[in-house]
Amino acid sequence: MDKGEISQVLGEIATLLELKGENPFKIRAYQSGQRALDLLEEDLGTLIETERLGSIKGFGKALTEKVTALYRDEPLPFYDNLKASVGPGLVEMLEIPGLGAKKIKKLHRELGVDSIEDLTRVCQSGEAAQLPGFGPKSVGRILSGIRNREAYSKRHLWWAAKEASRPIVEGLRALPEVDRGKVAGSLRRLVETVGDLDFLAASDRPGPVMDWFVSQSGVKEVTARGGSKSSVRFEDGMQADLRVVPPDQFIFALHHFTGSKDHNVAMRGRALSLGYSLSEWGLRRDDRKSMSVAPVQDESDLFSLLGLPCIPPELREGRGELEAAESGQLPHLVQREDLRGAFHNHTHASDGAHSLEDMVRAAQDLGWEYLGIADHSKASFQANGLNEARVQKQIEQIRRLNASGMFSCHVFAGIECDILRDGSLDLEDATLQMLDYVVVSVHSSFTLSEEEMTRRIIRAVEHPCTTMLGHLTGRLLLRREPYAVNVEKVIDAAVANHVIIEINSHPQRLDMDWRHWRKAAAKGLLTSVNPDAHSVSGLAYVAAGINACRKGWLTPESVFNTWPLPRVREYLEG
DNA sequence: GCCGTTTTCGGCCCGACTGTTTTCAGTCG
Repeated sequence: MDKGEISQVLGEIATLLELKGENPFKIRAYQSGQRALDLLEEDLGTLIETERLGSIKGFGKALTEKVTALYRDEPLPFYDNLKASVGPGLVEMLEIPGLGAKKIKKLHRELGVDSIEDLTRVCQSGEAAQLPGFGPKSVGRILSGIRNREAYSKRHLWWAAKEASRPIVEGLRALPEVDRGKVAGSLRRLVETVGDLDFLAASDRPGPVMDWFVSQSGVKEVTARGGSKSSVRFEDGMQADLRVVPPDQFIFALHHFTGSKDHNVAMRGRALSLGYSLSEWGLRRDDRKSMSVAPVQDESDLFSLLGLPCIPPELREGRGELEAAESGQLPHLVQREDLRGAFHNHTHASDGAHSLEDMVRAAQDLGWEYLGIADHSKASFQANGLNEARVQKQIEQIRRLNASGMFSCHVFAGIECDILRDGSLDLEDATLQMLDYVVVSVHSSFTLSEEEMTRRIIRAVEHPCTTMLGHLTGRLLLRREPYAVNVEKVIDAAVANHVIIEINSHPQRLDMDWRHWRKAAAKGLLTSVNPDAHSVSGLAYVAAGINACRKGWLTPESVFNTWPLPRVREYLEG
């Protein structure tokens, strides 16, 4: 097994022990072993060969033996027995918000619940509500958790879908029978979550292409295998379709299967008004005699036949993009290369994995001019948040680093300050004033009413030290719904107080949602594409944030961290 | 299960919130 697989096994062991009601500290030992393994700088194989794994913090006798056995693919009865003694249904139930190991254990012991189906049944029959510790509210919460889970399980994060699609696209393009290969659908439109993966290939010989597709590694089931379309389901539950079309139809099919539906409706309407008929097969005159009016090489040819400039896939949502294209008002969308830095990044001072220097080096390697450090504040105790004294120490450390000239990348000293329940901030004003900038975020009391939550956040936005608002709605895509908050009112308050609203670029957040940005930017609202990086690799999440910007029609001018250093400095000092 | 030691056991990250209770257990961050 490689390091990544072993890390997963350690995490799985921790979960299984939890469900067995084991000593919580033993569980934590496996979790910290997993973390230590992930952060290992030296090669795992070398450490095992030279018998030095046990000297690394987090690996005692037991974990060293188990990791070694896994690495050498030797049997590990402890793990096998553990898996056998806890049903997979119980592990699944942990995904339901409000259900932890203890409640699951109780349901299993008292009512024999072994699966989500059982759970639904005992919740609906009223049996669950009879158990001590369970009442009507918790049962209602469990049932709504199950419903969400069903809806969620059909979709995947864009980030994961992109990773899964890459080898398939590359493989398709490498086939001798294939002229062109591309992803289509919501993945191509850069939507934050994706249902099925849609692939499209141009070829005159679809047979071998289909054969190759359905025999991909990881394919669990072939749900369709036809002459022009095949569908498969992968082991992880992701579904993928491949369509193979003749080369001269490729662009029309690509446009059609990229969608969205609303965009396609608008495009077909426009074609009709110009005397054409547009479909996935081609563009033809209304007299139905000629198929393609002109050969098209790429999508811009297609748009140009309809008298339009090329509309990028991410704007094709039927939200006024045709009108904008027609009047020459398509935005000059911000790109990944426009970024010159990022704010809202964590170090190991709070719950990040890497040191200040590591983070700055990584930012510099990305070619960035500046990096903002915003560790948690003290109310986020579980994240080892900083109190006033530790903030001051970190500011001094950052000032020294800047003065040392060790890096060309400038470091801004910031904080991710908790917004307390009443909307006040978690640190003394005197401390906040010493910082270069302040990100304010909600990390607690998610269940306030919309009115209270809106008032709370607006109070924080109005604080004179606030520079940016972090993850506005607290949503975790496919996992947790946003908390109730009036987004319009917060946007207006942010504009009035010259506060930036971040696009938290963690692939599971992408918050504030892109659907609000076009209007918000028109009101003068600025954003910052913030990776919320908890390690050096987390800086890469800005790519997902840029997707959200582009879907929100944003130009570089509206994105604070595309600004050059002197201008950023001036803004933060002003 | 790990760690550290005033060295082989005792402590390990804690507090808020919720829903269930009637003084607290479980979950979450």
